[in-house]
Amino acid sequence: MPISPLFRPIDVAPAYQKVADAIEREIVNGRIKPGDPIGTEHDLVRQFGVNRSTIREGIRVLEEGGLISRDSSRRLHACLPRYSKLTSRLSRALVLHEVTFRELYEASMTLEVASIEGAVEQASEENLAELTDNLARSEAVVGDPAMLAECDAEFHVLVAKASQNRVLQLAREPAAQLFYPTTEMIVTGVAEGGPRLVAAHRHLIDAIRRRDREAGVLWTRRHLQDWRRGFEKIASLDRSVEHMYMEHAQAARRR
Amino acid sequence: MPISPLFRPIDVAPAYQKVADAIEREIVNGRIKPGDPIGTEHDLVRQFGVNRSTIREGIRVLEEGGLISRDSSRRLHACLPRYSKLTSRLSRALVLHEVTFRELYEASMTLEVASIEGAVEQASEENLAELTDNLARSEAVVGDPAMLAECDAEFHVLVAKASQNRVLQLAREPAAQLFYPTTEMIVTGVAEGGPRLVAAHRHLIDAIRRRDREAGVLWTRRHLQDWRRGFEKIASLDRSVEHMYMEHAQAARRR
DNA sequence: GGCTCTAACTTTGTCGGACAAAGGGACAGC
DNA sequence: GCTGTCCCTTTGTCCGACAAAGTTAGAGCC
Repeated sequence: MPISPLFRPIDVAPAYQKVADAIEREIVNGRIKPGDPIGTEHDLVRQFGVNRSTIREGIRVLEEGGLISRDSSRRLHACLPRYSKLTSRLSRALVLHEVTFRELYEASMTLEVASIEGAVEQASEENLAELTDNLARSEAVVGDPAMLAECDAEFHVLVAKASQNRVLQLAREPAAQLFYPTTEMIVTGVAEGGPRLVAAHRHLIDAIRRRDREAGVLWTRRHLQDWRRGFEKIASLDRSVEHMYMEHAQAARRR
Repeated sequence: MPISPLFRPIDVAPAYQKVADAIEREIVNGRIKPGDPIGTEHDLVRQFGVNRSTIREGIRVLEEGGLISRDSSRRLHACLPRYSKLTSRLSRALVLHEVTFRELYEASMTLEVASIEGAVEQASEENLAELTDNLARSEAVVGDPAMLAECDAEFHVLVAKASQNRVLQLAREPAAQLFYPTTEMIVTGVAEGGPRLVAAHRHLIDAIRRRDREAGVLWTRRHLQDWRRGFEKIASLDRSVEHMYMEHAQAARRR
């Protein structure tokens, strides 16, 4: 016969973790709003009654989670976690789990098609202006694989943004970040690559402007299939995402 | 006229950040493999030539990022970042950005349909066994909204797992984690809710077993539309995800 | 020999204090 | 009004210390 539950399990966690949890709670509960100052380390020492080293460890945890950050003068304040910072963690995890390019490709096919569908339906004039601006810049650097790959990555971020669906924006990020380095390789290796990429973007913008869902989906598929064909000239889709690609993501995260 | 770039920007970062970066690099480069011991704090003090407090701050950063963790005896070792830990951070971000349930619903429609399509194509016997087991447990707790909601969340994780696509598994997690608490509310509020949910699961397993893609997609759509109808009896789809839901995700993360 | 129990030893979590460098603010001087 | 200087605060880092928990090694017992 089980004994009656007289006691609750007691919460035994290191002090720095409790500090981090306490501050996190205040932020997610909304009592501390993004932008609000957290106070100096010394303030926190007084409030929590623990040593400054302990406070600092707690702060590192929150900082890494993107919940708080330090402004130009290194003062602490709460902030809205930036997707790109968090999703780069996920990209890193995908690399370490050695996912294959096939998984990346298939998931992206779904996510990018959903993005364009949302964009066709929801894009504002401002979204279109951003996309058009991106297209112009892409055309200017069509001969420079590195720059073009960067433009391509930005283009798809803008399409997702135009869908006005932030969940979707976030969901596609981890995979997209791993695509980016390969795009450069492909554009370098395939002569037709650059112009075809830019042409696809042009058709996509056109589809969004005309609210033509079919065309949007069609050109997104083609665009991704182009990537796939280019990639398969270099390597097998069943190869796992290489460690070296992480360096790109790592550099991007620091920005 | 711009001056010629004689100097590279110098890398000025706090020591604890450099420590974290150095260890991270070794892990993502594969020189330290998941499971490998990192050494004691004292070892790191010797290797990096900085104070233990500094080392500890660096360790916190990596620990929070899921790259290293402490085993039962609190010794440090590299590890494969667990998706659930990372995605709960994304869920938190979505809450703070006040995304709406409509965004959640529309993104999930895409992601869950993609999951079932993958599952229909790729599911192994083991995946089916897990799903069947989950169904049995769901039927046993159909009267208990909290338990049933938990089973429902697990069911969809298992479907995504059956797709054998880890990118997709990861992409759907943040949205799924925010769904979970609402499922409980809906099952509580709608009399038919529990049985309909279990019935949908049964049809989905059946579709996977028969490799019937159409049926899988159809029942996934219905299942989500059920959720939507139930939700709209309680609140508007355009309401933002409430702060209170975070408490579930927070509790889940600690597990 | 294999087992248990105990006594060092190690490691972590926390503490207190310390100091240099950088930033912010007030204040005088132009 | 702008600039330069001095002072105070804050952060990043260091040092040394100690209790608690875990590890290891060895003594003692079967």
